Amino acid sequence: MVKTPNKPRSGCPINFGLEIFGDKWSLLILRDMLMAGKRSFKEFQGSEEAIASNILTERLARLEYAGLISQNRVAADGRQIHYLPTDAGKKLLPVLVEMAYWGATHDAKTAAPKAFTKGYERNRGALLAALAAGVDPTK
Amino acid sequence: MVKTPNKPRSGCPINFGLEIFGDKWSLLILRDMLMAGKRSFKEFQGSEEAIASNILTERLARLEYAGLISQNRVAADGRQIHYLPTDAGKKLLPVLVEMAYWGATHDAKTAAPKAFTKGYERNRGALLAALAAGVDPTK
DNA sequence: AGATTTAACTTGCTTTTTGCAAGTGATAAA
DNA sequence: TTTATCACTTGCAAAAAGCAAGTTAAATCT
Repeated sequence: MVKTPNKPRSGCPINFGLEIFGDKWSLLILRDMLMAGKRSFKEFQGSEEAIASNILTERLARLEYAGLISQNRVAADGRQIHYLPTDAGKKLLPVLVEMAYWGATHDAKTAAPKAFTKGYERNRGALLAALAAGVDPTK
Repeated sequence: MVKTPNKPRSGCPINFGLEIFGDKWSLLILRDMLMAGKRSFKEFQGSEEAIASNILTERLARLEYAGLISQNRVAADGRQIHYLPTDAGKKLLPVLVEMAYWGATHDAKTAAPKAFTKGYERNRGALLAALAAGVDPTK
C-alpha cells in the first residue's frame, strides 16, 4: 500500500520534504495534530476540508512510513487508534506557522484570528513555543 | 487553461497556501526563483528534478494567476520571458527556509551545505535577510 | 537572404492519483 | 443481542501527472 521508496528526484532539502508531504492533504493532517490536538481518524475526517477516508488512510500510512507520525491503539477503547506526531513530525511546526502567517496575510478572506497574526509579528519565538507546548496562543 | 477559482475547502490560512502551491512542483519553482535567482523557462527546466514542460507551463500560469509571480518579455531577446516573484511570492521565502532547514536536518543524505544549517541555527533572521537580498549565504 | 538554433510552449497518449459512494470487520454500548 | 461506532476497503469515474514528439516566433549563423 505504501510504496517502496522511489529514488529521490534530488538531494535538495526542500525536495526531500515535498516528496513526503507535497500534496494538498498531508500538511492539513499535521496541522490538525500539531495545532489542534487531533489524534483519531474520525477527528481528521471531521475537519472542514473533508478528506476522503481512502486518502486519509493512505496519507497516515505514508506519514508513518516517513517517520513523521506513529500509531497507538487506545487501551480504553480497542476500536480507536491514536496517531501522534514523532519528534521529526513536531519539528514541522515552524513550516506550518510560516505557511499560516503567509496565508493569513495574503488571503483577504482568511479565517485566521488576528491574535495569530499579531502574535507572530510581536514575538514569533513565543508563538512557536506556545504552540509546541499545546497552548492555544489565540486565547 | 488556468481554471477558474473553485471555492476554497476552508478559510484556514494553511489551506489557502496549499490550494495554490500544494503539489510537488510549485515550491521548487519558487525555490529556484527565490533562492537560486532563476528566471527563464529554460532555467527552471534545467533543475535537477527535471520538471516536464507541460507541467512547468501550467504551474507558471497558476502561480501568475495567484499573484505570486509575474511575466516579463526580455527586451534584449524577444524569445525569452523572465518570470519574477511578486512581493507576495517573495514573502514565501520563510516557508522555503523552514522547509529547507527541516529537510536538511531530517534527511541523512541531504545535499544541503552545512553552512546553511549552521547559518540558520546561528542567526535565522540574518540568513533570511541575506537570501532576500540575493546573497548566497553559504558562500 | 536562407538555413539553423533556441526559447517557450502544445499536443496526444498512457499511467498514476484523486475523489466519491458504498461496504466490511472488529470492538463497544444499549 | 441488536445497534452503533471506528477505522478502514473496494470499485469505479474523473482529474492530474508524465513522456515523447511537434509547433511557433525570434535570434543567430553562413
